[in-house]
Amino acid sequence: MQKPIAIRDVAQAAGVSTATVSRYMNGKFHAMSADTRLRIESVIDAMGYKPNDVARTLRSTKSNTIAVIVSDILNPYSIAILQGIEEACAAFGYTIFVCNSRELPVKEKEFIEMMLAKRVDGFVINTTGGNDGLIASLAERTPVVLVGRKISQGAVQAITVNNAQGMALAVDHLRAQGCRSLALLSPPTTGISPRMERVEAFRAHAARVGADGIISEIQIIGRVQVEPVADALQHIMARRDPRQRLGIIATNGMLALAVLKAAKVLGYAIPADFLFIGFDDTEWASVSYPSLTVVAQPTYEVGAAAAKRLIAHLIKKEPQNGPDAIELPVKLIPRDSTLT
Amino acid sequence: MQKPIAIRDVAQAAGVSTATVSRYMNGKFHAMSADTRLRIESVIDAMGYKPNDVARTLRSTKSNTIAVIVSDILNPYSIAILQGIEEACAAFGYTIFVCNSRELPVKEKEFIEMMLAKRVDGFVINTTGGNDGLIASLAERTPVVLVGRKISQGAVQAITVNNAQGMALAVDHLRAQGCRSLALLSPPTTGISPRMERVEAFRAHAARVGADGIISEIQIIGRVQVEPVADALQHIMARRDPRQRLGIIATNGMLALAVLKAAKVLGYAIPADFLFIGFDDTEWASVSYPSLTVVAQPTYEVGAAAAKRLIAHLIKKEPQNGPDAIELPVKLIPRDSTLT
DNA sequence: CTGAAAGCGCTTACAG
DNA sequence: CTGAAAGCGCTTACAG
Repeated sequence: MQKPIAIRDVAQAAGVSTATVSRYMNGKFHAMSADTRLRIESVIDAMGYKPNDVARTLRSTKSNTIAVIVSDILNPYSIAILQGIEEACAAFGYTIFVCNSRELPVKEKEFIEMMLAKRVDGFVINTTGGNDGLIASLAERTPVVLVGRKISQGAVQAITVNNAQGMALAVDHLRAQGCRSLALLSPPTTGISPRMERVEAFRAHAARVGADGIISEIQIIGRVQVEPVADALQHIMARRDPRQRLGIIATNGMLALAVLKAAKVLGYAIPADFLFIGFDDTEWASVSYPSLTVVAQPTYEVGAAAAKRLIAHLIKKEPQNGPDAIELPVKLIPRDSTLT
Repeated sequence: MQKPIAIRDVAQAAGVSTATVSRYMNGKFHAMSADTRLRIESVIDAMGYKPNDVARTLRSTKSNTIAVIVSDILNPYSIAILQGIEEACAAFGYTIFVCNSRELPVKEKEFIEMMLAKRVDGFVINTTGGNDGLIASLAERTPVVLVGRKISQGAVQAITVNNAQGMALAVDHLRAQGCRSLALLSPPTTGISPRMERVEAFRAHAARVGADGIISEIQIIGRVQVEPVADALQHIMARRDPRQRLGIIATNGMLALAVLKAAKVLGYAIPADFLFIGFDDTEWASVSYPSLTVVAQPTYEVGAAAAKRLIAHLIKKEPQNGPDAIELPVKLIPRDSTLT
């Protein structure tokens, strides 16, 4: 591993000072004669000089690097967000560190500190919901944009989707399809804004329509796996009034997948035994059995918008202009799982 | 954004030199009195000192950072690999840069140079297949481990799967299910070793069994989207001998998904009109219609093995010990799409 | 056991 | 238009 060539080598070969080479590398051509500029250019080409970003960062306190902390990299939702972030960053010359907190606040905290030590220029966080205070204070000294999940304190920028609208669409669709009985399946909501919002919206909607005799219930699924979901399904089916058409909603894509698997295991037919709506328009939603009616979130756009917003701050060096929360719209895509 | 506290501040407060604080930070306690050690410890706790990794890296030429370049971050295959890499890295204190070359050799080259400038300690690459020379020479001066795809030159470490075995399993299964006519769908194979190996294995197998009258054909799909796949399917169906049971194989998960979608659009029933096997046991393979027989690859393990191998090099500083190619086994998971 | 000093590879006022 | 010099925050022989 021979030593890479440094700015000093270029300066020597071109017969100028390192300051001048540095100016060249930073595009400050206006303060430079055409002659030196050309000379430096050809030396660099010949030697294949690439500046050391680490040294640059140390000196300029600008790393062109962004930390992305996702709560669950296995979730297709996270991937879509990641893709949106990655592409926006690549377009502006930013590189991303990817950290997976696996829904563990402790890991999230560790990653934040590690990334701070690496002097990233900013953060995009899909938070576990367990570090609100830390993130709020982080945002006071470093640019931070939250994706998908908001925190309860501080003025931190966040790009989310309209979860209340999404749930309203789902409930209305099920009612329009004749459901008089509704059930909601959600992972634990503690500290996780979209889950709280969705459950809350379901509750509000059920209450509103309670007058016309709709029965509704909410099941919290501790681990998103087939067995607990199967248990919840059985519970719901046992209590249902067979004379009323039942509609079930799962608040995210992984949960929806588990419901399909559990229904298969238990021998329930969808939509014959119950209508079903999931969140997240995953790539497989149209080929599952049955194909899945979903509330589609603009996940890629959420990621891209977050990255662009963060980069705008970094470039303009302007303070975070207020607690700007951007909420993107969602839409319902009807498929066979709610066909009657 | 107040200035973060530096090693100098700690040294001053503790009444020692920065050298001693540095020794403390690097765990060189043996060369330090218990007294100073405790003193430094309490000062660090009190001040909340976190060393600047950028400075450390500049000085020590060790960044604890690894570049991961995947060819398509949208592919669930890449995600599983990424997860394996991420977890192995996190366990050893390494952080990963994630780059998505989108199957473009030009982007891949750019990323390699960018990561080199950031002084990453090593690379894990799922290559586009268009930079074999560059990667071979890169591997001579920096630790590199390839995942999933090998290159044609140089002695670069690679973790792959046994593609010939996978294709053999698929072909044998289809034959056992009574198929006398076989078709293979693959994206363009140029430079991409697993694709070449799979197509080659299919060809070899078809030739071997040609004696007992099997008919086989290979269709290359330029873009993995529904329309081109539908065209290929129609072509295959038009030429098939209706008296012989037909089996179709798709060489990766995204292609398999496109086949299911295309079959749906065209009104073909699986397995009634043809049996079907995909590669990659994606999370949805068991809930698709029909549930999908697949050749499952140990994708997570490929990623984890690559990261561990790379880290072993980095820690031991031992030279890449030979062109070690590790090939993990695959297995066939039979489901409804090949049920007769 | 501990410190002074050099240096990693850059950038940036400052001076001319 | 250009260079000498200081300094970003660490680590590491070297000397004692």
